[in-house]
Amino acid sequence: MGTQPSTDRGRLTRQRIVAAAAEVVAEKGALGASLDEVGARAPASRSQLYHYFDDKNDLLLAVAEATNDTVLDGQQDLFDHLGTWDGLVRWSDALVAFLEERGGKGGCPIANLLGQLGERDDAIRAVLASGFDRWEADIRAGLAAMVSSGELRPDADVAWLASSTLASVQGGLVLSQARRDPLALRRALDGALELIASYRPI
Amino acid sequence: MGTQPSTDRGRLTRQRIVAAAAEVVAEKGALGASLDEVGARAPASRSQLYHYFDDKNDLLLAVAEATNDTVLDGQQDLFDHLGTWDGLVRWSDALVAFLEERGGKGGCPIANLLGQLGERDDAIRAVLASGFDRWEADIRAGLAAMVSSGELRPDADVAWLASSTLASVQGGLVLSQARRDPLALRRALDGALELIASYRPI
DNA sequence: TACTTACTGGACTACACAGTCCACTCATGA
DNA sequence: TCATGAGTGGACTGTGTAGTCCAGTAAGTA
Repeated sequence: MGTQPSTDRGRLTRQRIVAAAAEVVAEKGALGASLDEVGARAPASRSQLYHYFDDKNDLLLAVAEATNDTVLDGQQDLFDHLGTWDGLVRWSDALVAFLEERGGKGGCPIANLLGQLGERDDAIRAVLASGFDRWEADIRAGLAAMVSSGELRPDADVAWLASSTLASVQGGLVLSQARRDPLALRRALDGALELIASYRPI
Repeated sequence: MGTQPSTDRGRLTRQRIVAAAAEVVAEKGALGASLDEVGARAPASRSQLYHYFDDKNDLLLAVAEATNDTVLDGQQDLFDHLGTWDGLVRWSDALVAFLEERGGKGGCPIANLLGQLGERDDAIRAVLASGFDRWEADIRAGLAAMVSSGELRPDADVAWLASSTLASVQGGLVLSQARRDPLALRRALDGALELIASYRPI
């Protein structure tokens, strides 16, 4: 769990280390990221790292939490408008546009961490799962709002649709990452949208 | 690219090394898999490894190819019947059953390798992408057969549906891996199936 | 000023790992 | 029987890395 810093300076240092670690992990992978490089980037000395974190795993756990926040906070504005059909379309367009910017590279940071650490460390897996849970809950809330407002029929199973939509996003990102081409994400999202659209009133 | 062994004994040794490496990689991850452990598992000595492969990366490339084959050959019987609605349903049930057996652990081996190595080595990324391509082509062939036989309407865009369906599979596997629960895969597949079903003749 | 606690710097250790090296085996063929 | 060369065994090297250690500093308190 690492030490809880009791001063502001400490808190900032800890935060700086996590941010640097997240960058290095994104570039080199979780196992390829060395503490030396994290320290150099932060910048922070060896003993600062071990002052704020028990060991590398503990640091990676903090990185996982920070990754959840980065991914979800980055979409917050879009999540806020998921309660209308137009908002849903804008969200999907934004995801594709985001991937296009990066040339198909990278995929979803949460999924990447999961693939690298999920089977090795159960605490980290649980953290990343909670990230997906929050993401899915935001989608579900949007769909539920559309049911309430009558944009979707009451028989729409929002839990199922939200789960299936997030799966389309994740799968689309995986395929696009493999092919360095956002087309797969576009198609996956179009599939998810068309499924949701089939629950619009006639 | 490593040496092409000219004897049967050599070929078998090479194959044994790849199989052992694939096991170790599945357990410890691509970077966590040490050549010592691969050698111990094969069994094969240090110099055998470097006789058949240029370096660790070259070995991992062979593992990626073998992983493609394992995943796709394992589904071949199911792929062969993807040309009917019943076959499609059986395929999706088999995927969920397979994941249930493993308690939600593991996810898709191709996607796992991609997450670990895709951004680090472009040759490996390309190999894994070709695995997804083959997978998607098999689904597309099945859907096309359903269009031909009249089980799907002619206006069904099979390229889009195949891509979107594979994305649902991959995304469902990611979410299920995170949650250690096959429900997400079940929901994702139900979404994909319902989308396809919407193109059945009325 | 003296004392205490929180925090910091960076040298140091132990080790695991990729990759090298060379002597050896053993089948094949003259 | 010897020569050849593909294939093999495993000790060895250098390096990068996680984790330890302790002396030092800054800031707060008596």
